[in-house]
Amino acid sequence: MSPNEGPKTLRNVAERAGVSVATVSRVLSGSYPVTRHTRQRVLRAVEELDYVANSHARALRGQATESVAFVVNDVRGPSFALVAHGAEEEAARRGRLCLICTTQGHAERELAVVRTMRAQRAGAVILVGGVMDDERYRRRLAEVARSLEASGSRLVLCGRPPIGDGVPATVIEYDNEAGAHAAVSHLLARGHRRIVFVGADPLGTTTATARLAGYRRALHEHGGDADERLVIESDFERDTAHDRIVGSIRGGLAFTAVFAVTDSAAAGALTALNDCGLRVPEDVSLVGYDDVAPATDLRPRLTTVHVPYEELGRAAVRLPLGLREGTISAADQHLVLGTHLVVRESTAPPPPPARS
Amino acid sequence: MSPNEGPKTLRNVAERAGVSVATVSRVLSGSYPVTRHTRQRVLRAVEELDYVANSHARALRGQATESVAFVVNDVRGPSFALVAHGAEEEAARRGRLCLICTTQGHAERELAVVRTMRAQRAGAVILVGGVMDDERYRRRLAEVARSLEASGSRLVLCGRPPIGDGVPATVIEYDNEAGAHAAVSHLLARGHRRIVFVGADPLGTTTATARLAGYRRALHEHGGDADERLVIESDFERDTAHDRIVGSIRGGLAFTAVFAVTDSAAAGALTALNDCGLRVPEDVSLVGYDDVAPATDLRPRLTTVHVPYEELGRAAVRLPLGLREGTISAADQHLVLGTHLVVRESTAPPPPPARS
DNA sequence: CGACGTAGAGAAATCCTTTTCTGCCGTCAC
DNA sequence: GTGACGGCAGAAAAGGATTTCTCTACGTCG
Repeated sequence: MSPNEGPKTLRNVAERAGVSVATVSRVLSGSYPVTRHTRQRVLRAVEELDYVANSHARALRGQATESVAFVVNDVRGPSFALVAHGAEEEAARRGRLCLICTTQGHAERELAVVRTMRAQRAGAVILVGGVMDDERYRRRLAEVARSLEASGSRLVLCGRPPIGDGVPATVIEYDNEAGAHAAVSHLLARGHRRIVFVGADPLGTTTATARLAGYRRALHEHGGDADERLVIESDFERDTAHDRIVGSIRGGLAFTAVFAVTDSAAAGALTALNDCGLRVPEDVSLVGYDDVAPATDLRPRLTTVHVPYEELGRAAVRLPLGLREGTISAADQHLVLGTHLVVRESTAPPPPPARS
Repeated sequence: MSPNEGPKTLRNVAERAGVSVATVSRVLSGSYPVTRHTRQRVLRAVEELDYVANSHARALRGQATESVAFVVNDVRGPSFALVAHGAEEEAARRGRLCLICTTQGHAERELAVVRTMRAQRAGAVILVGGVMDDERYRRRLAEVARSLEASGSRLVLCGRPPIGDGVPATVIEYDNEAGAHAAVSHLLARGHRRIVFVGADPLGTTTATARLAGYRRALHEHGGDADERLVIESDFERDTAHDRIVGSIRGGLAFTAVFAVTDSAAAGALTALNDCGLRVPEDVSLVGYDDVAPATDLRPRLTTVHVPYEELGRAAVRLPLGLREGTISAADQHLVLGTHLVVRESTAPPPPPARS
């Protein structure tokens, strides 16, 4: 009805209630003594004008709760979605807003995004996921961490190793290497000897490197070293893994088990095996990594390494905010969460050696 | 090295460069004439102090680009993730920040979140997903729409029907009913007659209602009406659908095809059918809805209705911002995107009638 | 040589809220 | 009856950036 032009301000409310802006502010903050009569008049004016305080002005004055910025490669990835959920949940619990940005894996864009977040005076800037383990990039990141710290913000690395001593950053990791070790040990215990690792990354993404290291350690502890022909390069995507596995089988590679670097890659591997007439787990056992959506949709359901992604997200908010509030010490800003193997139906003992 | 306490301000830069704050601002905005010499001095000071403008102060002055708020039930849902990705992409393309909030389906929390977004002066507030089709809720939402409009913001309903004429809101829908109609028509054309619909919602979620309506219309156009025993109540989740299907089969329900309200429900239905010794598609055909991650992970791969979720997200940002910029008219603030059936391997003609 | 015009830079107002700092008035005690 | 004190509310400053207004100085033209 009324031609309400633009948002209302404290002044509008004050005029309507016939008091000063200071009084309105005091009524709304609630922490100052105000006469019952005045309070009611103000509250009615607020109601009638449908007033909502401008959070930018409030932030400027230093009173608003800072937001939390969440920088992710791609929201569509199931593991990213889990981390985002955990982070958002924890942020909401504390009354913080959650900003989200995607980088599509571009380091340049990541730096640009962090700059924007610094302008926003976000309480924490959370970088999620593994990256190229590149020396130059690490140096730039260390610089970013210091910039953020100087701006009163905090850099959080989530699911990614620390960048160095003396760099002010909170780090939430999970034990990638141990998870891979457990997965491969499981296959070894069941009697497998020729175990393919699909997902070796020549570019050296931290996640892929750590999982491959776990694979190698398990084999090494078991007495043999890896046959390098069994280590197959691939990214984390299903189609790539599919094509690489098909190619390897066509090339005559012999194996009885596949350990895939991610569940997505495992999904691709499963299709590839089936395409080549191999059954899982009767002919070939299959293990994935992440324990995300595909794992229970596949048939057979996938044996995989569970990663506590939601807890990762929660910790990525809890730790830096706790540091600001003084409830969590600087020494506790590095957290390593455990992983564990979930055994489902995609693993079995190897078939007896064919005799033809 | 230097004990840089707190973030830098324009004044710090101005002092270091030996000019006024106005000059610094002008150099940074770039739209005013400044001497080459002065500009260089200012830029060097900015560089040295690692200055980043406070976006709250900028927003207060009315100069900052508004952010886009994205309110979603649960980021983990694959369709929500797709919409979020589309929206974030479009927002980033326009240099807007993306705020994200989850409501866990609570109407109360949704309203609280919208209030926060109003305080943030977000350019658009995007509500994603279907809701209970409740008259009281719709009235409150209409009120919210008007409040937002008065605050200079815009309510966007994404994947949800309009709430009424005269309510200032942008609506991005997709044709739920037509998609369901296409899916069921496909089954009918293949010769199926007894087609189960799993996912009828007694609470009347808009999405479920529309999909059920498409199911009914297809049957009706084909000459027969639905056998109400074939319409099975369930929510959108896989486990619920699984249990309901198992229960129905145990109860002696006879059918040759299942149309599930979502791909997740279809995943549950597939497991249920397999558990009962029924093969897909030889014994029973199966169709899902959404065309999200599970659809291609399942075996057989799922025939399903494709929904352009990413485009939905992009439009949810494009339309309201276009309205503000004057490039998209108020008449074009209601968009209905098409859906189409994707035929994969989960559908086949029904088996010949058993004669035992 | 003087006057006018213009470019470049500083001073100050503005955006909206919070928070001191003041000031008023009423009450209580001496 | 007067002085002191306390409670409540208004005035004003602060917070950081933008923008209008204003002023100075220089260059050019008559």
